[in-house]
Order: sequence, then structure tokens, then C-alpha cells
Amino acid sequence: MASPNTRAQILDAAEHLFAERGFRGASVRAITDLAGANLAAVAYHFGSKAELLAAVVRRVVEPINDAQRTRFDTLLARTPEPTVTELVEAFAGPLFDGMRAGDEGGARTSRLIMRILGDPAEEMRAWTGSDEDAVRERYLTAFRRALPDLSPEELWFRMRGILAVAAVDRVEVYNRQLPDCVSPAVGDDARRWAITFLTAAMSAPPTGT
Amino acid sequence: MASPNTRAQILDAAEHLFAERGFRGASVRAITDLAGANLAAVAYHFGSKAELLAAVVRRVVEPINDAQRTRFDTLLARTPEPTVTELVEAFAGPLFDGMRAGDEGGARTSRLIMRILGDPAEEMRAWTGSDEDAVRERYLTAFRRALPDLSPEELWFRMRGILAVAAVDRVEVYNRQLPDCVSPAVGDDARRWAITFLTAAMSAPPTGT
DNA sequence: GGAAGAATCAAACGAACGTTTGAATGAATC
DNA sequence: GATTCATTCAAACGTTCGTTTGATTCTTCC
Repeated sequence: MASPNTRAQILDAAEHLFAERGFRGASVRAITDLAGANLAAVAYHFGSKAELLAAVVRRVVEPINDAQRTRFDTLLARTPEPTVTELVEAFAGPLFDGMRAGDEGGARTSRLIMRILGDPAEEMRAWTGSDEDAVRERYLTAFRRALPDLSPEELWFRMRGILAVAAVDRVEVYNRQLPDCVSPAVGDDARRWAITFLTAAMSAPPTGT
Repeated sequence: MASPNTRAQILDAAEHLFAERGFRGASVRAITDLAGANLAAVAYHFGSKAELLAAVVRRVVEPINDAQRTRFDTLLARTPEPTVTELVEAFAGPLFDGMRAGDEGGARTSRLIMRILGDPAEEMRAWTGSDEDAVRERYLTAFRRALPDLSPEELWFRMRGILAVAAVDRVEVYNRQLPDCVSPAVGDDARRWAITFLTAAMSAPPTGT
């Protein structure tokens, strides 16, 4: 029984297990087992475990980056001076769109993004290209125009805050039961709450000296 | 040459390496080497690698939790109805106080907290006690009183946002150079920026239907 | 149907892993 | 000085790791 696309199944399994257990915690054997493939398939299709990780991360990051760029373009095509709300929506929105079905409500992608952000390991940092830098800088200058009173350092801090909220978004923070509030965020709720949360945060007046 | 306190040196080294490489990425050998101790010292002093992790996490989390509780008590001793700003300051402040000298500006503790929050592994979740739950719930009800219009679900989302910003706070999010803004946040800047950021975020009106 | 290339497979490689062991060392008590 | 207990040590345990190998299957095209 030959699978139609071993490569894609390995990518899926690796995305799952890298998010769940981290790069070093997810063994090649566990990945190929979950994918229903042979152990040697990773070396054959990707070269090494590190290159597999890079492929997984690229597959997650690229659509997000593309969406951020196109939404930035359509935004500036409409108005030369976008508001903070519009910029937050365009920048943060794609971070939530990437969380699709079969993703345990986005927790898996959230976890993967979190690992990407937090892991200083070489393998986790080998994926970025100049595209990510370019998009990020365009938003940065647009935000600076919309928030002229903010120092560059504080603005930078706030942009990282956006990524932080998106990353932790749907991860179970505590292992205990939720106090008495009900099910975790479903569907678009988390996304809309995040936009509200982040728009208010980005719009805050500069921190006084 | 007998070290005065092998146990503490192992805890320091483990905190460093667990933050830097994760639980599975930090080997017992690397930890004992960094601590200048023998390989078997971990088993002798802590029983196992997992119990060492629990001890490390406890040492980081407990002071934060204690500070959150005492600041909550002094706050309510002064006024029965604290403002959102006061609550954010009391809850988020201790998350930044834990980042001391020799911590690379807090990046190490940040990373460790991030791993604790994001890692679903059994070993990472074995530390929490009822103390953390109790403090968290007290803040939750206080926030609910200060923000009566917010649904419990959205309030819960926002409280996780506080943890998110604190966790990602000083982690280098991008691996490239900062665009043109200068050094990363130093000293109390990040803490004050975070309070500003989070107070505005928490005070945002409820997300419309 | 047979040659050719891509893909998959079982098996093995050395290295690194967490843990255990039993002897060697240190300091304190009698 | 001998005894005792806590601590440190080098060495080895079996397991799992990422990767490599060489043969085997599947697919494609002539």
C-alpha cells in the first residue's frame, strides 16, 4: 500500500509533534510512525530532522506573512494614514486565520508559534527570510505614523505584545479547571477578543517618564 | 574540592538550561557539567530529571505567586473596590520582578515561563498547587467586579493575555536586527511599558456581538 | 515486458540519553 | 583513631536518538 503523498503526511505529523513536544522532544521515529511512513523517509524527503522542521515552520509562517502583506497593501490603497485599529486588524488577524480545523481549536498552531518565538535554538531560527523582515518594518513605520508620540522602543515592545497574545492565545495556560467560566474560546471569539484587547493596548498613551 | 552547595548550583544550571533548551533538550550531563557537579548528583539530590524540573519551576513560580497574593491583600486592605490599573499592577508586576540580575535582562526567566505556559508535557505540569489556583481566582473575581460588563469568557481571555505579554516580554522574537530602534528594554522600562499596555488592554470595552 | 528512476523498506550504525551501582571521600561524633 | 553518615565520584547499565546503508518495491516510459 503506497501512500499518495508521504511527504505531506510527514509534514502534518511533524507539525503536530513539534508543536506538542518541541523539536528535540519529537523523535523522527514518532513522526514517521504517526505519518504511517518509514523511518528513513524523513532523510529521503527532507534531508534531516532540522530541515524537516524548517519546512514545517515555513508552511505555517508563509501564509501568515503573505496575508499580512496583502492586507497591508489593500489597507494603504484605501487610505494613506491607517488607524491603529485597522493596522492591528491587518497585522494580528492573519495570526489567527492560520488556525484551521483539525487543529484542536488552534492550540496546536498556537503552541508551534510559541515554540518558534521562544526557542533560541539554531534549528528554530533557520527559517526566517527577508520577507518577514520587510512586512514587519512596513507595519512598524505605519504604526509609528499612527502613534507619533510613542518612542520606537515602546512601539517595538507593543508589537511584540501582539505576537505574544497571538501565540499564547489558545494554549491552556493553567492545567487546572477553568474557575467557573465555560468552554475555551471557540471559532472567531478569540480572534475578535484579541483584536479588541490589542487595539486598546496599542492605542494606549505613551508611558510617562 | 567540595563545593559548599552542589544542590543550589545544580538548580541554577538547570534553570538556565531548561529555559534555553527546554526540558528534553537540556541533558542531565549538560546541567551537571555547567554546575561543576558529578553526573549522579542530580539523582542523588533530586531523585530524577523530572523532579529537578519541578524544583526549578517551583523556585521561579513561588515568589511570583507569593508577591501576587500579598499585593492583592494590601490592595484590598486599602479599598474594597480596586481599579483595573491597580489590579493589573498587582497581578502583572510580580511577573517582572522575578527577573533578576544574571538573567540576561530577564530573557532567561521569560523563556522559562514561556516554556511552562506552552508545554503540555506531563513533567511541565507537575508543579502547580492549590495556591496558584486560589490567587488566580481572587484576582479573577476582583477583575470581574471592576469590569462588570465583560463576559467571564472574555475576561479569562484577557487574563491569559497578561501572562502572554509577561512571558514573551523579553524574548527576542525575531532573530534579525531590530529595525532601527535601539537596545532591547532594560531595567524597569519593560515593566512600565507592560503595565501601560496591559492596563489599556484590560480596560477595553467588551467586544461587541 | 523490460530497463530506469523514484520511493519505500528492514536493519544496523555510533552517539547521547537518564539512571543505577558500588567504591572513594569528606566531615562529624564517640 | 575508629565509626558513621552524607556526599561525590568513575564506570557501566539498557534505551533511544538521528542518520546511513543496500536491497526491494512501485511507477513510468520505451
